[in-house]
Amino acid sequence: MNTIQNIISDAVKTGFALAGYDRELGRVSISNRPDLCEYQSNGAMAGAKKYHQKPMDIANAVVSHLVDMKYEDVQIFSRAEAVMPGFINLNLSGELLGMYLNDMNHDPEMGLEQNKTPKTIIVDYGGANVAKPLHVGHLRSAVIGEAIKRMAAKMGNKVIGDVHLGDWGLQMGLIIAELEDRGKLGQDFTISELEEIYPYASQKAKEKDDNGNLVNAAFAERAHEATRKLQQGDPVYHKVWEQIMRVSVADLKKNYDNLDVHFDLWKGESDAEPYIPGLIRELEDKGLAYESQGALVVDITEPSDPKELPPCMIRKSDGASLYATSDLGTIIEREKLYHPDAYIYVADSRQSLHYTQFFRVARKAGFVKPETGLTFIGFGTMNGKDGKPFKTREGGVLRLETLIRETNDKVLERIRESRGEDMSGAEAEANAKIIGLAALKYGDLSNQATKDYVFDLDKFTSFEGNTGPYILYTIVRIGSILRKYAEAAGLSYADTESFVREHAGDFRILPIEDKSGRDLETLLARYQDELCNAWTELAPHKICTYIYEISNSFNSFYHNVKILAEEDTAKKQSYLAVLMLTWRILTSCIHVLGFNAPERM
RNA sequence: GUUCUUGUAGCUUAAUGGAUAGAGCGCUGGCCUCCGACGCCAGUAGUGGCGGUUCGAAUCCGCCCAGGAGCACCA
Repeated sequence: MNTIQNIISDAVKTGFALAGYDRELGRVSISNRPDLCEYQSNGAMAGAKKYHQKPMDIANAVVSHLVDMKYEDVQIFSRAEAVMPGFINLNLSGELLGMYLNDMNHDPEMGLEQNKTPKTIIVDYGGANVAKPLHVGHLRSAVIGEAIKRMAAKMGNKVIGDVHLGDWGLQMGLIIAELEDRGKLGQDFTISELEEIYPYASQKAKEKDDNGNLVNAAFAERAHEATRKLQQGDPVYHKVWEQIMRVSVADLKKNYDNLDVHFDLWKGESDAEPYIPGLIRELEDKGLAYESQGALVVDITEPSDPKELPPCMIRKSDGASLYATSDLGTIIEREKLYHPDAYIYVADSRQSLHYTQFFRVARKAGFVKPETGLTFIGFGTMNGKDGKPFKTREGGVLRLETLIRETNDKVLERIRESRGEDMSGAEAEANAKIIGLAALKYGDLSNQATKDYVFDLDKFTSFEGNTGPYILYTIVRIGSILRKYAEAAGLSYADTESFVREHAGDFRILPIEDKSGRDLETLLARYQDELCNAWTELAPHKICTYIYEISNSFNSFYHNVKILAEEDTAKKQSYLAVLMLTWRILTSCIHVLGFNAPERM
């Protein structure tokens, strides 16, 4: 379906053209003065200088063409007027709104048009390290990346999510050396042992005495040696590595499952290894890589840069490869295996220089096609209430597992408070998990990804205000009304989803006279516009804003209008249809954001 | 030193260069014989500073102030 904003924009653009002005001036946006109108065009002011005319004259000329304009034989505007100094204020006609909503209602995708030429997009997010537990620092990448991935898929693209494990560095050598020390090489071990071994070994290798000398220099040396042997394909060490991977990945999967985050690929830095010698040779052959202070680097500064940027290092003076090398190897493999049209990397914004360097090298060397998209979404730091990076009370790193548990506990507490004996323990606990995840994800996603944000568990888990639980509350409330309706009408009602699926198309949606109902309807009609916009801007928080507006608008409508008690059958049916459409849109949006709603709460 | 980034009510935050900067929390009032008051309605208060560009600036540019981060052998 055409989006509502495009329908209006096309009309206004045609208006500008008919009045003899540039079509492109007719771009329409959502009104920033909802008290005055629903949509607005500012083209008349933009065009005033170009045509040496007063903005108002242009606006009036355009408006005269708009008043009778039709879309599929239906009047588009109920009002189109020019206002000083040259705004064009527009309201949608009830007929068009009604028609549009009914079209949405009868479409399983609610009018959302699938990309006609689907793109293959690789989303690189997660960034977990083998043998290290996930901690709060991994939350944003997982949550934002998952939302981006689901947005891309929702728009009809083929998306491949890759966790891109850190599975190849010195950390592996450290673990192997320590296993050796403990005489456990070749024996079974659990994830808890691994998680204890790594920090222990890491500390052991770094520990220095008062003179600054390594206490366990021999151990550190063996760790490096083990790393080197592993990377050269030593069969014994490789077996141990595989074992570490098995144990670790199983545990990571479990943790990501708890976040409802799912990867298509569990590749890692080790997979890039085979490509590294070749890519280094290619960089040298193309004259891009050169030696500098014993290391191999590539210049990435471009003429448009105001200042020189640091070169990208691809090989250390001791011959080992680095972060960028591994990412370059990975991109070469991905090109070979998946031929993606675009890449999206989701990582901490502190890595922005790395991505600039790596992207430029990849382009200069021709590892990706010039038209291939390379995007880095750098997210800000998750801070505590004190505005400093989030830490435990003891000052340590908080494990993600712990954070999730604490969130669920807090939500469970709130459910118990409000529901009391009304809800069984099992249902309350199951719901606490669902609501807790929504609280966590919405709390994160409702902020602009690029900015730092304050993590406030009390706020996120609150059922009031702009929070995940509030959105869920609205969804559940709609379900509750529908259930009541079903009971009265003698219809079967297993759960809201199946009921809505079965009855969504039963009734005709009419334009609602009540202000709050009208607001709700215009919001619903924006569904496709909002999703498209959030996708092009890679901004999940815009979806949050949208569903928050819908929730507010619905609750206001609910307060003003008696739905089940409405005596006019056509009206009542229309209200029910609007309810179901609202439910579908909210549910669809939270699925894109990566969480679900419970049946009751 | 240099580069990037952020600065919006007491707090947390929103705003493709547009009109009176929009919310939430908090605080102050009001609304349940009525479909879930975890709700609704009303009030309170804000763009770090100085210039510039523009018909119009939180947004673009310059300088200043204040925070955060990156900058060659970690990933």
